Amino acid sequence: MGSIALGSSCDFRIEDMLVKEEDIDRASRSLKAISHPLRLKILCVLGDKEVSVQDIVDNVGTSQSNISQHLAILRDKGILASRKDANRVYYRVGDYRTLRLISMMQEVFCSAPH
Amino acid sequence: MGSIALGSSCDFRIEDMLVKEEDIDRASRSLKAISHPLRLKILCVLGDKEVSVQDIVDNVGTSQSNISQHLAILRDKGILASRKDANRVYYRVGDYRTLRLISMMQEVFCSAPH
DNA sequence: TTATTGTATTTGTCTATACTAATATACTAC
DNA sequence: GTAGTATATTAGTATAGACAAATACAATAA
Repeated sequence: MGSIALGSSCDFRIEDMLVKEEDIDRASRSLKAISHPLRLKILCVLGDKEVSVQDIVDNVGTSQSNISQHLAILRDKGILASRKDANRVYYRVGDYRTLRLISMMQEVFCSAPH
Repeated sequence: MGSIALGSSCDFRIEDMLVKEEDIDRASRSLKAISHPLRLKILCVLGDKEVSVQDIVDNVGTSQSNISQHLAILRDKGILASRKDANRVYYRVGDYRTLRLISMMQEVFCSAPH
């Protein structure tokens, strides 16, 4: 009871789901940071690569100021890490867990089969 | 290149990640609906069960009005389904994909090992 | 040094969201 | 019918978020 078969390699138990307030608050903070179209697109543009702000601006398509503000939000929440090289700043997804979550969301939300 | 090994049973390819505006908008709308502490807690209280509003109120811990408003948001976004039985209304997570996502978030965000 | 490029921050404004309190609706029981 | 219970909705207010425009900062190039 409480176990749902989801496929050959991925089951989960309901009892293991998030229960602690602390976990819930942390998860909702991170999700809130991710759940904005531009920020989600930034994450998708980044993928597992390291990309300069300029390239992010070109790929995402809004003002430099706006991108910078969204990058700050993602950086402050620990979603992104950054590195400065000469004139430019390069951003990357901070950890594997977030990369995994993005991939998972693609599985859940994307229309295209995979 | 572009492939990240995440474990024995779950790899993903960056090229497969969300790219279409449509997918991004849909995902961000759903994530926004989920990324509120009370709504996330509602989802966790529900799990794979069907729970009455009264029981949700008791478990989540805020006013009936507030819960009802959050339930409406989740219902309107298609996250939850509801069923009326006599005096009561029972809510449940609408589809397996969302249940999976909640479980995935638990993997990504929760402190406890699993 | 000044000019230029790349990025960040500040400020103001507009919109969206969250919450409470009160009220409305729907159903049951009597 | 009335009273009571369960849920939804509305209205008002308060807070947070998003965006643009302007400016600041940092590094390089000349």
